[in-house]
Amino acid sequence: MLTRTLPATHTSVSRRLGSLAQLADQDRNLLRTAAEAPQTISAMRDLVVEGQRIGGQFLVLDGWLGRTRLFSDGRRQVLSFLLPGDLIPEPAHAEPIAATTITALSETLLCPAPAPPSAGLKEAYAISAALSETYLLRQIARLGRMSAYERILDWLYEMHERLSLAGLAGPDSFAMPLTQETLADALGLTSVHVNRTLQAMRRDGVLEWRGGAVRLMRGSREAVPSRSRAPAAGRLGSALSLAAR
Amino acid sequence: MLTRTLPATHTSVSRRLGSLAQLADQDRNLLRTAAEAPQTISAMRDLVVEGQRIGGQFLVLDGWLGRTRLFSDGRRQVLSFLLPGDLIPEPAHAEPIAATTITALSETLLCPAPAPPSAGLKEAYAISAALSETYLLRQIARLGRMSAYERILDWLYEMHERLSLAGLAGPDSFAMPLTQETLADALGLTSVHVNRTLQAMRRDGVLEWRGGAVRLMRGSREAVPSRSRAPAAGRLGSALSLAAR
DNA sequence: CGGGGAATTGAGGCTTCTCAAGCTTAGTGG
DNA sequence: CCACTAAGCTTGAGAAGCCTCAATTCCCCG
Repeated sequence: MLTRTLPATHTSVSRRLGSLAQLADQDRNLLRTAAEAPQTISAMRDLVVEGQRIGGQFLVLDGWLGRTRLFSDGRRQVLSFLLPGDLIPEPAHAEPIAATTITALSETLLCPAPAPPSAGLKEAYAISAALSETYLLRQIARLGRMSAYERILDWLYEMHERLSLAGLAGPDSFAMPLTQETLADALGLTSVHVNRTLQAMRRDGVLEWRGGAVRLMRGSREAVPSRSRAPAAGRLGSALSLAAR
Repeated sequence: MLTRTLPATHTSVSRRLGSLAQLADQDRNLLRTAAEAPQTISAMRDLVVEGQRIGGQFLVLDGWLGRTRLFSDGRRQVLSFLLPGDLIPEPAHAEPIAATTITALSETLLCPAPAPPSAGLKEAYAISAALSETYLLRQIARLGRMSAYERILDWLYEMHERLSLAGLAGPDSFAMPLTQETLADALGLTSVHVNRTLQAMRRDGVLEWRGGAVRLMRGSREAVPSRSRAPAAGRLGSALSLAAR
């Protein structure tokens, strides 16, 4: 609740939203002001909960959050990630059905999203929401049809792309605050297998990992060992898409 | 394009949207009118495509559609399903990034969604959109942390719930127009394994399938053989969710 | 009655999981 | 300054789930 050292965390937000839509100085001022009263959430803590959390969306100033679902037997799935500059949607109408929790996966800084948003921000919010849906779809494709090796690589590239939008990544590297176990819970694997797969990737010269920093080697985008899982799919909707009659 | 036998397909739409939000007679009239100029799409045909498809959303009057992603090597993933009464969102801003195709998985009937919508419809549209996001999240949890047996069962229950909203399901049964291969592409499995798993489920008395009709046996909801996959998850966000500080 | 897609079945293999155990590293208190 | 601890990372060996590659059978339809 208290303002801490106050790094210029609002710049990530401004960078990201500014790259989604044209922002006027006025818009950036709104963001800067909002970021002046940040809220800390320590790692492993859940957002929401207790019916708390006033209305409105939040902006992630710093840190990584995850929307997670917990099974009654202890299995856990990280459904999606929220990175700096992302909007945390307010609990929707259909909330009771949702049953998802938003958890801080690392030390996190939030602030309420400016509301009502200016015209520029409004568009940025809309595009941000559209993007988050494409990330969900990508996650589905990843879990459904990719091998462990592919999942990890694809996920790393997605994180790199997303962090780049907020100016938080180098040309081929970024800070990775998650444990292998959390990554496993996101990619539908076990931490043991994530570990072994990462080793294989290092051996293949596809990436470096040491100490919370990931470096993706050039050209590794397509690197995938052996035949990847999954059948050849029926003739349904061949590569060339046909027009609706 | 031509109006065919014209079954009272608009009733499914009216039923579903009416169960999401309070609809006035005026709203239902809008729906009935819209449904008078339905559009046919034959099975296995793609929507969108060719840059066509004028603006605005569409309503599914009859049949099942799927949002699918095709990999360059032929692998296919059905990302989500669109059932009668569902809204087909218009290609979003970020469309170029999307790379998803909407395919008719069975003979399908569509019509443009009334726009601008009345107040009642507007709310129904919003709730419908929120619901479709929860279905995406559920799909992620299904693919990430469930065994084949669980995936199929959970998916069947979801379809039953959704069809029930449109009045298209019995208390424990519904018409299932998909092939096992398409189901496999949705659940991240092979058709061979789907087939074998279905046999096990029949053997367990969990369901009946014959001829495009599924019947879920009472109490099968929790039926899951043996130990289900996935590790016990770290201590992260234990079952009881903690409050944000 | 022939044809063709869909459903089944079989045998074998590979990816990923399970269950442990050992190792590393960073933080803590004496 | 250094045991001591706990979380996270590694490694091993064996088991299981799901896949691959064919065939074969079933069933709807012309």
